[in-house]
Formats: sequence, C-alpha cells, structure tokens
Amino acid sequence: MGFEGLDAGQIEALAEMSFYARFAKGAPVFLQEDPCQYFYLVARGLVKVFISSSSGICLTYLLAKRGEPINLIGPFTGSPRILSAQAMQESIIACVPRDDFVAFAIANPILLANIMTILGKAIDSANSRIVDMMEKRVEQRLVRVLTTLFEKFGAEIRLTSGELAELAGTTTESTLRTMARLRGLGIVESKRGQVKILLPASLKDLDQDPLWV
Amino acid sequence: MGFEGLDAGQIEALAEMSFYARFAKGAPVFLQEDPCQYFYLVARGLVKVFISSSSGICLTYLLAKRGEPINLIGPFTGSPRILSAQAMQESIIACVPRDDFVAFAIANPILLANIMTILGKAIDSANSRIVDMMEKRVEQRLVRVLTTLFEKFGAEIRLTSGELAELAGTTTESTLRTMARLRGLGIVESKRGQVKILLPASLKDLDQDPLWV
DNA sequence: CGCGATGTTGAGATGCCTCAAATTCTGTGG
DNA sequence: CCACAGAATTTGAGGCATCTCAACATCGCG
Repeated sequence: MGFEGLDAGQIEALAEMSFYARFAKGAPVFLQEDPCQYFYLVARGLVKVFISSSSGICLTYLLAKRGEPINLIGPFTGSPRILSAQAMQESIIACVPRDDFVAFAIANPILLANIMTILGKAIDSANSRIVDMMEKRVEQRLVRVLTTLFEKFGAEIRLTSGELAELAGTTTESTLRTMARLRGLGIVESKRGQVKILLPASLKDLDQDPLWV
Repeated sequence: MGFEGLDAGQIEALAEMSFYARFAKGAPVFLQEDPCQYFYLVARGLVKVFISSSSGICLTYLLAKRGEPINLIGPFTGSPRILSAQAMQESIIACVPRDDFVAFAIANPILLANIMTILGKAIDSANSRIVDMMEKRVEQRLVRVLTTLFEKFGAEIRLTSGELAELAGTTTESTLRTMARLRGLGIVESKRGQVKILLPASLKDLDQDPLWV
C-alpha cells in the first residue's frame, strides 16, 4: 500500500535507485536512535515496527509485509524517532537512499498524497487505540486485533500470544486467557505460535471498524 | 510551529491565499465526517482537536494556539478523518483553500519537511501515550500533561479538570483527586478552570520527555 | 536429551472507574 | 442586585478488570 496511482515506469524508476538487503529472523532493521539514511520497503518477509519503553513494555505499531513501507517519515526529516524495526521472519528489504526517495516523492505528488493518506490512517489508528485503552476491555481490543490481522493475513496467523499482546496493548497472560475463551466459543483455534480464525463473522460482531496495522 | 525556514515573502504569499474566519467559544471548526476543504491555521485564540467515541469518551489530540496548524493531513487527501476541532476560546482562524495549500507545500520542500517532522512527532506522541496508558498510573500521565502544558503555555494554565482529563486519558474525578494531591505537595495551585504551576522542576522530576500537544 | 520459549492456570493485590451526593463558583436574566 | 441554573469541584464508597507473581506443562530445536 502506498504506490497506487503510479504507473509502472515510475515504480521502475524508483526500483532502480534501490538495493536489497537481507535480514535474518529477529534482526533489527533500524533502532530508535538511528538517524534515517534510507527509505525501506519490505520486498519479502515480515517486519514489525514497534516502540519499546525503558520498563520493558513493547508495543507493535506496524506489521509490514511484502510491498509495504516501514518508514515513511524518516526520509523527509532524517531524524531518529522513537520507533524500532525488526524482521519477524527472514526478510528482504528494498533500500532507497533518503534523498533520492524524497526527490522522487516531491516529483510525484500522487505518491505524496498516498503517503499523507497512510500517515493519516496511522495517526487515527494510534488515537483510536488510546481511546480503546480507556473504554474497551482486553477482550474487545484483542478481537479487534484479530479482525485486523484476519483481513491482512487471512485466517492463519503466525504469531505468538506475546506478539498478540504487543498489538493489543496488554500482557501475555491476559491474551492467553482471552484466547482460551475465544477458543471455547469456537471462534478460533490455536497451536503454538499460530492462530486460526474459524468464525471471522463472530469477530466482526464483537467489533466493528478495524485498526490500521 | 511548522513554518521555520520559510522566508517572509513565502509566508506572505501563503497569507494572500487565505481568508479569516471567526469562531465563538465552543464553536466547531470541523467535524469527523467533514471532508477537508481548507487548511486551517490558528491566528488567534485556542483550538482543540480531539477524537470522541460513541460512548462519550473524549480524547484531546492537539491544543493549537496562535500560529499553529490544526489539519496538516486533510488538505493532501481531502478525506474526512476521525478528528474534530473546536474553538476553546473566541478564535480567529486563517483558511487556505486546500488545493492552494498543497500546491504551495509541494513548491516549498522545506515546508514539506516541516510537515513531516510535525507528523512524526504526532505519531510518536500518540504511541507514547498508548504505552503510558499501559505502564503509567494516572498521576504520572497527568504530571506529563502538566509539564507539556507548562512548556507550551507557561505557568498559568486555563483549563478545567475535565479538559485535563481528556488530555491525560482519564476521568474528571481521577484528575481532581490527583490535582488535590499535587496541590498538597505544593507543586500546583488551582482555582476553578485554572491551574498554576508553582514548582515545574518537581514535575520534571516525576516525568521526563514531554508529550507533543 | 536438555534447555529456552511458549502456553496454561491460579490466587492475590490494586489502581481506577463508576455512581452518588453535596458544595462552590459563574454568569445570566428577571 | 438578587436569584437561579448550569458548570466545576470535592469527597466517599464500592466494584471489578487487569496486572503481577508464581508454578507448572508443553513444545521444538540444537
């Protein structure tokens, strides 16, 4: 998502500015303090962008799969942010030098508009999550996460309960307990490190309008 | 904030595209469903941008004073967001037609970079708030809000406890109780609809790195 | 086979929300 | 100028969802 409206030639022009880098499972793509040198686009695999606090809490901000960018803002400012990124699987990432990307974006206002659309969704999503933390219980937040993941990845979700917890803004234990309940309702199945959604419609019933992840 | 690096002539060029609108205290500037027609800049007064949920919870996303923009993304996409804006005092707002603003921004990459910087802060701030909801108690969140407000508005803060609650992500009652405690510690004074920070250093002790509001 | 990561479940502590009632302040209209 | 309505503040009591800590089971990989 992010490159709608650009023709093939433009995509190719951008591709020519880039090189590819490989990241092993668990390898960091960038860290909090890093200044931004490149625009990154996931070419293969899965990358999570997250914020981690000094007390050890981790919150996943974005799960980026093939074709998705992980740092739209960095290239424009070059400054470090509070976000880190890490490959969750063996991944290949396209890297475009910062200046090249910015020049390309400015030359293609459609891309700029797309970026703004994404950033708008990101901000709205983050604000929604804050509200959810206030007024929704863990179960509802988790259902929302599962709904979103279902729409993005399909029924088979290869994440551990700990990773789901980082998406829902809760603890591993609470996630486990809630998953047990959903399993009891026949809405999901779950093995180790994997969740299968059996009744997406039931999830939808428990929660409308999905998050952006 | 947002126009650093532009020369006076450019600012003036932008000003010439705009007209001014007056908003009474409490008047809405834009609502959730509204598509974006104009870029808005607060010329005078104070505007809050907030998200309100169906269950009545309100969360303040941004307090914009003189010279601050309230909808950086809208002009680029034109689409409605989940945010609403409302004048908290009698306010005057400069309105620039959407297309004019976007054209101006694209023609002035410095402005574009500034916008990206602001959006980056907004996203980081929102994510920080989510983490704070998880790991910080109401008192710490409120202290953080007060610190931020102190840096932005000075020692005299003209907000009610309800409004502070919308910033800290809690209820009016909890805010009142916490304020009573801070008052007892001699850190703040408070009258009706007004807080005075006596010992900003003590607030800083209780919390480092401020929010973005 | 053993070790680390993951899953499971229980019991206890607690911070915060909710609901409620009473008080004080403000500004508005009679 | 006073009365009154609405808003803001205060304080208390009770309930409860969730975090924390802890012990144990299970899985998969080297």
